[in-house]
Amino acid sequence: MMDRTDRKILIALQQERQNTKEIAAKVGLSVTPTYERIKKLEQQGIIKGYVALLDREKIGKRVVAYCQVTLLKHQKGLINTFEQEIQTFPEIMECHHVSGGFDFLLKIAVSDIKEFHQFINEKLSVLEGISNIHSSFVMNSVKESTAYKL
Amino acid sequence: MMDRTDRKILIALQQERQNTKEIAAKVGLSVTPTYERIKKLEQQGIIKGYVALLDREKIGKRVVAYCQVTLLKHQKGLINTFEQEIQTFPEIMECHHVSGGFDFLLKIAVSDIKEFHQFINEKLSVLEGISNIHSSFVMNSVKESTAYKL
DNA sequence: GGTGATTACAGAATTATATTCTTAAATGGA
DNA sequence: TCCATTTAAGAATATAATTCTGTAATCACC
Repeated sequence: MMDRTDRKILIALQQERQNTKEIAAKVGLSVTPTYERIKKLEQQGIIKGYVALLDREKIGKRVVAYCQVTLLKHQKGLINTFEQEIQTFPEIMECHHVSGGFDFLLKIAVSDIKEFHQFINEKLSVLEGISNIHSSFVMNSVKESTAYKL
Repeated sequence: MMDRTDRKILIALQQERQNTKEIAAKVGLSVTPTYERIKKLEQQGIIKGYVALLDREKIGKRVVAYCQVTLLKHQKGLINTFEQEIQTFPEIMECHHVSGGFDFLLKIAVSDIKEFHQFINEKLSVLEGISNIHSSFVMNSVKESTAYKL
């Protein structure tokens, strides 16, 4: 299983991908065992992969919104269809099926309000079975991390 | 500025960090110009960094919730204090100041419902100026990406 | 407490990749 | 067209990843 050292490695790698030597120094081991631990975490699928994070503003995505979507009825077929359609829209970064007052929470990133409007009108609201869409625009992302507490 | 090739590079790196040779093959360039383009994108801050993504279940975070937080009043002081406190809680992965029916949208990841309950009661709700907290639990993450459309 | 098996560690050796350097080709105004 | 600037490619070098080998620590079992 996973010990204290593995957790230290994961904490470091969640912050920033670093070379083995740097990680080794942080966890107090030599390069080889550190390397082997990282490989093992990757093989076990605990580390799913490594990705580049981009600066949202610099690539011109000026609008981020969270959309609360309510479906007409909670039929399995309707939900499955919705979930499949969602995958094909690159504007949708995240889609979570949630409990509570609505069914799905979507994270949307687009260039401007015009594109957002188009997306809602021409892509999202035309999907079958949608009852309601309520959008909240992100004015400021106070904290934005991919790291889990370990 | 950024051309078609740079975009291809960013698309690839947002999916998975790859070595220069692989990226070079994908964009149809040799290693050197590809390398220099990646470095330039990093220096410009378009690429903010590279992080490891972990398997949530495998590290034992069984509960993810989105919390809608409403403050008592929209005073700058109150908002600033709230935003600072938020930073110190590792259970909070994201915190967005949003428009609409509530003020902040928080993404919370914890081990179990007990820990969630403790977090809400002992950490979040005790913060000064909080009027209301409404939580939606994630039952299934249909799509979960860090990649922006390019 | 001893003992064999297993696991974890470290340093050297090797391989692969990143980075730099040099030169040539392409591009874009004046 | 010509000069300046940018972009590309291949070779050379530096750095990091990966493998290999031997040693120490750990642990179940006696």
